[in-house]
Amino acid sequence: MADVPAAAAALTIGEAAKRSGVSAKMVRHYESLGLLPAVARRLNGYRQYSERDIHTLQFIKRSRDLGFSMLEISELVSLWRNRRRTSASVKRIAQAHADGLNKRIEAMQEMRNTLTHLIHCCHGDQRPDCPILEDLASPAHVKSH
Amino acid sequence: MADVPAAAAALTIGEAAKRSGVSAKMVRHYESLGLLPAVARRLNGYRQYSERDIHTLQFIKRSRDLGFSMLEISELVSLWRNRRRTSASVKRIAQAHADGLNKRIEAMQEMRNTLTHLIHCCHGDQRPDCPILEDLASPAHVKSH
DNA sequence: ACTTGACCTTGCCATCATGGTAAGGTTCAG
DNA sequence: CTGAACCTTACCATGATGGCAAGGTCAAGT
Repeated sequence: MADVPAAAAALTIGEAAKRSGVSAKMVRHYESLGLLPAVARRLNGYRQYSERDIHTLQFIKRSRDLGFSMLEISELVSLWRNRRRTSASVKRIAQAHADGLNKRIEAMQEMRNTLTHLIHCCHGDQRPDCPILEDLASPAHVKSH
Repeated sequence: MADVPAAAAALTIGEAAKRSGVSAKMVRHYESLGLLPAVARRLNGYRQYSERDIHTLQFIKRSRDLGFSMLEISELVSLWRNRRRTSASVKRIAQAHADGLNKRIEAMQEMRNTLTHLIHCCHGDQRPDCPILEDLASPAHVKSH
């Protein structure tokens, strides 16, 4: 009963930032968004972070790395904390995000394909003639309506 | 000599918006960025747009649709107007943008692939157990450094 | 004890392209 | 003369992040 290692750590925001991979600035921002409930303070006003807080920050970091928005992450954190959650509700959020990613990927691929084609057509030399500019300047793209 | 159709049009900003597919709001914004040189005004202060202005707006619209940033578009418009441009300089901008798109696409595909895998592993039922949350909460993702 | 550097605090501004809103002037049709 | 549909400018919001400024605190070295 002498050692309770994980409980009394009390890290500063800088240490919390290093341990979670989130910048100190963003740690404060996430707090203002209500993602970190009730941040403890020392007498001097410094924030102090428990292992549980660090874990939450790592959760947020991982979620951001997967492209979730702060709103989605807010919901995911709530579900994570809620023992009566359903995996269906988590899956729904993830699926919606994946769908959004797919749409954005497809839109960007279409841009890239068009660009690749135009780039391929362009000599890229000292002359001014340029199929890329011709495409951009072509009135053919204006929606008729 | 009676008809000179393309020269004397003098469109309002609303008409210019319709003809170019750019919102009136953005037309003003592009002007403030210096993309539309010297916008003529009527006596009452209304902006008036020539066919040349419309063409520029269509050029900008097409460039935006291909994902170019306003900074890039600013350069592209300059090159477009410059008879002494080289196609190489245009190609360079387009290639840099395409490269950027590719990086972003790859990053998003990686997110999507991870998500797709996790979603596939999740039952999506009434129980709380969820591989998606387990992944997000896993400390395995924290860069050891 | 004092200085120095590294940390912490809050608050404001900037990004990027776009939309919204407000408050007011103009034009045109009924 | 009135109302709708336009135009004007100016300000605020988005979303996630970075930067800077001005000030308080702490710990280590002199």
